[in-house]
Amino acid sequence: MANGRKSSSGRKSANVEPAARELDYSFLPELLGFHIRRVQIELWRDFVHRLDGEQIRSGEFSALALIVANPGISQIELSRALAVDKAHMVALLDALEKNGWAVRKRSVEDRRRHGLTATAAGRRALERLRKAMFDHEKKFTGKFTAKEFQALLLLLQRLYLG
Amino acid sequence: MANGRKSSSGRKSANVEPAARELDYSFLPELLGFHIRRVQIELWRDFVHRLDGEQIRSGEFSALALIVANPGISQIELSRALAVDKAHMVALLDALEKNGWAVRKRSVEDRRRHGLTATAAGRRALERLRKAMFDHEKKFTGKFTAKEFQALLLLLQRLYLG
DNA sequence: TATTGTTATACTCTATAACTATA
DNA sequence: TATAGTTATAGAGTATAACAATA
Repeated sequence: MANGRKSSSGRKSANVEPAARELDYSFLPELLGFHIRRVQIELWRDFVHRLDGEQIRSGEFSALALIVANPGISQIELSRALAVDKAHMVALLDALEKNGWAVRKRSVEDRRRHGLTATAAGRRALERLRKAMFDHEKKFTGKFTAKEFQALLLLLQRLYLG
Repeated sequence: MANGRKSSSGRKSANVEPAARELDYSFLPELLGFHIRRVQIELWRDFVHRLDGEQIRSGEFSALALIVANPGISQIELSRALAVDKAHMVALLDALEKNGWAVRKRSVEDRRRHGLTATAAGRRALERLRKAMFDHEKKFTGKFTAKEFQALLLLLQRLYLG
């Protein structure tokens, strides 16, 4: 077991130091979802505090990065690349447009599609945010060697690819 | 890089097969948060579909497991163990009580505290849900050898412990 | 003064269904 | 018929602040 706590055995001590007592985590440490959730919470909290004041949410950051790297990408392509519903992209794009970081342009080949491109301000913002993001992640990735980190990413990828 | 796509180079092909075109993920695959989020989404979707109809949410499941393993645990201890705010535990406990799975009992030693205990129905529900949960996770953990899975859990733990 | 539980509010992320305009 | 984008609604998770009862 990853988290070696399995005591149980009818603990009945008076509640003298309740906050500090050793808890029995039962089978929770054997669940992948338990650990993923904990990591996600820590990442989320650090992200919020470090990027406080920035007009960006994590989903918008990913979208902006993909738009900059793939000029003309459509909303549906973006939603597939990020594995979210196309409905979710609408408000997300609204926010990026409101910040002046990206623009929708109706495609001339297929008038149903919006070709998305980043503005110069959007590219500048992404560069600034990219640095802040890696700085934020350093707090976590700094706990690993490069080799360990690569191993972790490959294991994680296997969980959602194929 | 974990996800070996880095093309760019002025793609300008007419939008013939837009949904299938190779995307440039830029630096996103180098971000831990990107992979954690993708895994979390996949786990979440499978959890929702497999446990559809069950009167349980993932947070309630974890709480119930801890209550069964630690009879008399208080809400504040529970919130610390699960790394969420104590305010969040109120509605969560309300739901468990409404299901008849757990009860709050005012502590006699410290009348501010609620000692939490599971009912017989709560213990039965947990046993049933535990099986469903491991069955759900099997879809993901089945991609690994036991050794790989242990390695993954240890790497994840390092991210939120200490 | 500090802690436990509570209430209230707000924001983020995701899901689903139905609609429009285009193909 | 199918697709791209939109609108609307809902549920789940988290954060924060303030309060009452109790220590």
